[in-house]
Amino acid sequence: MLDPLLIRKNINQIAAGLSRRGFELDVELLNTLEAERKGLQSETESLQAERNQSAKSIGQAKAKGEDVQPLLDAVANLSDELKAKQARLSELQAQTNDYLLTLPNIPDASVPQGKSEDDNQEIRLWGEPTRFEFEPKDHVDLGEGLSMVDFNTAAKISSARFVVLHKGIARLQRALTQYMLDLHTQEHGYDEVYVPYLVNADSLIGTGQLPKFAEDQFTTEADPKLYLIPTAEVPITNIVRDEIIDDAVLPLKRVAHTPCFRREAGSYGRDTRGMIRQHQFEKVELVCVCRPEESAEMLDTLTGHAEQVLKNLNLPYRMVNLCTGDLGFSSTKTYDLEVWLPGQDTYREISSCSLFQDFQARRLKTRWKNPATGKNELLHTLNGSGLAVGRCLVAVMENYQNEDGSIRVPEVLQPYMGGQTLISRG
RNA sequence: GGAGAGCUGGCAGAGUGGUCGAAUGCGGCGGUCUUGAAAACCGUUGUCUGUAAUAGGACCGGGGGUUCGAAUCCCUCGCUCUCCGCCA
Repeated sequence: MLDPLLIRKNINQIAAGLSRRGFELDVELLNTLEAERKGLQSETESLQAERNQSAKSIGQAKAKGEDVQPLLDAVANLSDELKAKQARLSELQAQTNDYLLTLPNIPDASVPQGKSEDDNQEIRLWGEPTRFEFEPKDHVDLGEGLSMVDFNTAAKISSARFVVLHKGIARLQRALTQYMLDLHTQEHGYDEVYVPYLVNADSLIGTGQLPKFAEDQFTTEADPKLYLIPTAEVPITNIVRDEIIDDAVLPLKRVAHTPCFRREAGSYGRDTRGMIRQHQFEKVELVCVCRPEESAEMLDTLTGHAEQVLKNLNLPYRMVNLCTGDLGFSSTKTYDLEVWLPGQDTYREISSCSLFQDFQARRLKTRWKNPATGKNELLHTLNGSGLAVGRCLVAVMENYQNEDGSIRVPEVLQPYMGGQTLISRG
C-alpha cells in the first residue's frame, strides 16, 4: 500500500508516479472522500471526548450519592448522534482503504519507461546460447522420448497444465531443489523455513495478491476460506506480519521450497506446450526483510544469489531490468533472470527478483524500532525466485541434451543423484 | 466428535460496570553508589492516530450488542490448553 499520508499531502506527485506505469489515479474520488472524512472525524472525536467527560462526571456524582438524572438528561441525544457519525466515518474509511489496496506501487526512478516486456532493459548476458551439432529437441520431446514426462496422464488425473514425472527426471527435479536449498543456506546465509501451502485472505492482502488478483488464486471450500499459495513469498513474508522486528536480527533472510499453484486465468492459450506454464510447479523462494537504507543494495545481492544457481549449473542467461509497464503490482523495481532454452530458441524467465520497499510492510504492519530515531518504522521487503525449479528442470533438460535424447546430469547435481551422470532410456 | 477452562502491555500476572491504558513482579533503558562489575536504591518503560506544539481520539484475541459509561455483562467468530472418544 502507498503511504496514505503522502497521498493526502501530495496527491499529484503520487498520480505522476503511478502514471509512469500506465495507472491512472482517481484523484477526484480520493479528494471527495478526504474532504468529507476530515471534518467528520474531528466532529466524531469531539463527541467522543464529550461522552467520555460526561460519563466520568456521572460516575463521580454517583459515587458521592448525588442525583445523576440531570446529567443523564443532558447527554440523552449525544449517543445517537455519535453512533450515526461513527457509522458514516467507518464507511468512508473502508471505502478509502478499499481503493488504496488496489493501487500498485510506484516504480523506482531507475526503472526504464516502457509499455511491455519489449521495453525491458538488458543489464547483462552470461554465457553463450548453447550450440549443438544436431537439431536440439525441446523438453517435451526429450521427456516423452525418455518416457519420464507425461502430460496426458496428468490431464486424466487432474486437468490441463499439470504433469507427471518419472524416474530420472523426477529425481532430477528433486536434486535441483535440494541443491538450491543447500546453496542458499550454506553459501548465501539464508535460514530455511517450512511453511503452510494454504493461507488465509489476510496473508494474500499482506503481500498484494488480494484484493485485486482473486481470479488468479486457487481456493478451497473450507471455512474460513483458504487459498493455495501462488508463491512461497506469501507465507514466508507473512511470518513478519504484525511484528516489530528487533534491529539486531536484521536483515532477515529466509528460503523455502514449496509447490506453487496458479490459475493462469489471464493466459489461456499461452505456453500450452510443455512445463513452462503449469497450474502447479516447484519453486525455491528467497525472501529478505531489511532496513530501508540497505534495501537497494540488497536487491542486487539477492539477484546475485539467484544468478549463482544458474552459473553453477552452467546455464546461459540474461538479466533484464523490467520496464514500468511490465513491473508487478507490488514492486518498485524488478530484475528478471531469463535462461536460455534451446528448444524454444529464446530466453525465458526463470527468476524474478523484486524490491517492494515499504509497500508490503505497510500492508503487513512489519516494523522495527529504528535505533537512530527510537521510533517504530516500516521495514523494506524483497523476494526473488532462487529459482523456479520446474523451469530450471526444463532448462537443464534442453541445454544438457545429447543427440540420442539422453540428458547429462550437471556436475553440481551429481551428488544429489547418487553419482548418476546420465539420464537415459531404460 | 463430546465436555470444560482460558485469551490483558516484551514476559508473568491482577483487575467482574465508573478518574483503568490498566496494580504488582520480571525483563529493558537511564541514574546514584563502586577502581570496575554485581547487589541495593531512585527514576523511566505499550501501540496507533492526531496537532506547529499542546490537547483530543482509538486499542485488554477479532467482530457485533447492551449502557450515560465496558478489560469487566451479552452474542458471535478465531485461537490456546485439559479431559474423553475416534484415527494414525
